Amino acid sequence: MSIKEEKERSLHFIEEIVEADLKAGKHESILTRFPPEPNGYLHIGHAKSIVLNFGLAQKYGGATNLRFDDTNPVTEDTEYVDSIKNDVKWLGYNWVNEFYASDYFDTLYGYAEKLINKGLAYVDESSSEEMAEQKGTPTEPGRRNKFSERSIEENLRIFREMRDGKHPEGSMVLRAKIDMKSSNMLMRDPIIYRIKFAHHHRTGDKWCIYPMYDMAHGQSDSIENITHSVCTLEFVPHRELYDWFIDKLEIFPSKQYEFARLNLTYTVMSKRKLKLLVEEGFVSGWDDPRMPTISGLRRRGYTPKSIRDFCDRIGIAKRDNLIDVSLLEFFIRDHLNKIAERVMVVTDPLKVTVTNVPEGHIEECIIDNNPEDENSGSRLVPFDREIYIEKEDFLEDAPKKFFRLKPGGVVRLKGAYIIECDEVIKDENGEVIELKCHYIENSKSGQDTSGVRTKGVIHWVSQKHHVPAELRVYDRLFKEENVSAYEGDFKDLINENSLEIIKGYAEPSLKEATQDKKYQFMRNGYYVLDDNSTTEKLIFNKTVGLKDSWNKK
RNA sequence: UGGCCUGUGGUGUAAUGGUAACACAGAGGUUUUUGGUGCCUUUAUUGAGGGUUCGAGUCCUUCCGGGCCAACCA
Repeated sequence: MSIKEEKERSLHFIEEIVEADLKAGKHESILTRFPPEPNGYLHIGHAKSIVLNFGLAQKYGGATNLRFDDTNPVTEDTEYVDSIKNDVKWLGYNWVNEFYASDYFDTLYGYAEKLINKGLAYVDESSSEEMAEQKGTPTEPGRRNKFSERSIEENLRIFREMRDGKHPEGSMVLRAKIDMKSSNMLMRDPIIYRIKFAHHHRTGDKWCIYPMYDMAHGQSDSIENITHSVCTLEFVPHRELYDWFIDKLEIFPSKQYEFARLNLTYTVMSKRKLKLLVEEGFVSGWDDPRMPTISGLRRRGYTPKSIRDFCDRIGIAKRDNLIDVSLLEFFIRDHLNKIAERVMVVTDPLKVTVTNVPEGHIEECIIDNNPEDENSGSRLVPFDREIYIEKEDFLEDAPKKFFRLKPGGVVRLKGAYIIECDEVIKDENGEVIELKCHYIENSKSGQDTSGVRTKGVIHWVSQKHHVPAELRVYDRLFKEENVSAYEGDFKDLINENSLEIIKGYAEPSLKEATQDKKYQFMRNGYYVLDDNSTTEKLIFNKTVGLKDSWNKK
């Protein structure tokens, strides 16, 4: 983004809050946090949150903590911790502190006793069914049970017994004593601690009671002195509770602000659904290139910059949204156009014999690596008597506006000569299997004095010198634009043709292809080497196609 | 049907009582040794009614639509 654009871009509501707070002297500097739960991989929706939180700190000279919200040991795992750290770094951000909610379990336990001592929490031995029944509904108030009348001493004693493993899982919970008649269901004496005899990825078996989200999240923010705690809209009703705890615990007043989460067309953005796609084998893993995960996008060939630019463009607001995936594609094309090396790969070969090239003769053609980048240099591509062109680049009965090869017509071979089609050879079924052409004298690219003009330029590859490659071409994972609007099982909407594997006939330079490089297969699309590619078997993932104003018609 | 959040082109996001703008998508043109890129043009918007005001997307009011909330998940 240019400086001018940055200046002109108006502030979103969270930036306005931050600026107002800074101006009012409420904080000297800001501290934000990115608080993932390590129970799945990060997706592009998280990227929006990462760019927001880290971006806010960068813009206003603050800092950002990475904090794992690991209060539920049964779903969390270090595998996820590692992937999350990796993804945040890959996106280009550095956290000042790496924290875990579990770092605060002792403090949080103390907070719970403090609430008990203030008469603001009690141990409830009701079953979850009973509690649900007593809780009421949005239109009917709930009611308290006999356990809420326990003395402070008794509550303290039993809560300590819970901590000491004296009570079985599910037998009792600690609840905050707030207001069973509140119109906010979360204020109706929410559960704040539960018993779980589960091994925690960090604290091991030290604890058998674990705090609930509302007993941990805001308190962790407060412990860390987070000034602006930014989360998504579904946490709006939690804000009242968030503030209640800070007030009753008399701790640093972090403030929560909520924005609308990202939704993208033709995909899902819920960890639960993504996990199911992985577990039921609809995709090869969390990093399957069709997944909207950060790792999937990375493997697909997306760049961190393109994702950051996308997140900047979609803005921050409070209304539900469904962003067209073509906007994401715009940003990756935009970036790749500037950095990708242009190469030639034929996917559906048609043999062309250039009859006036002597047998065995090899002519090296100099081709620019990237016309968008004058520092990208050039390479040599061998041209000889027998080459492949794309089958669709030849048409026997071509319409007037078809600029490629036709019988008797001419076309420029990219970086090489202009050829003229002399003869069409067909098999017994009438299918075109070979073309006999001749090249036009003095028409070599860069030194063309032939005076022959061609409207079309096509890519090609030497039959003898090409290297084979596997090309993985992806389509959208779902058949419907708005997956979450579908009332049935979202699996019904899965596009079973989202992966197509095709053969590629690549120019020899691709033997030296590397992971970190981006390629544009000319006139086709952007590709990147897959993680599983080897020198024996090249595998490329198609990131996104080039725009195509011909095929569309 | 309780409470909270929210309605601006096809999709997003701006406009902070004063000419409804920007990006993507769509359409057309132009340039081009990628039917890519670049450049130019263009279609299309304030949920509805009423009110306040010289003037309303913005303020008031009624209605309508969408989302969230009754997990020992986060």
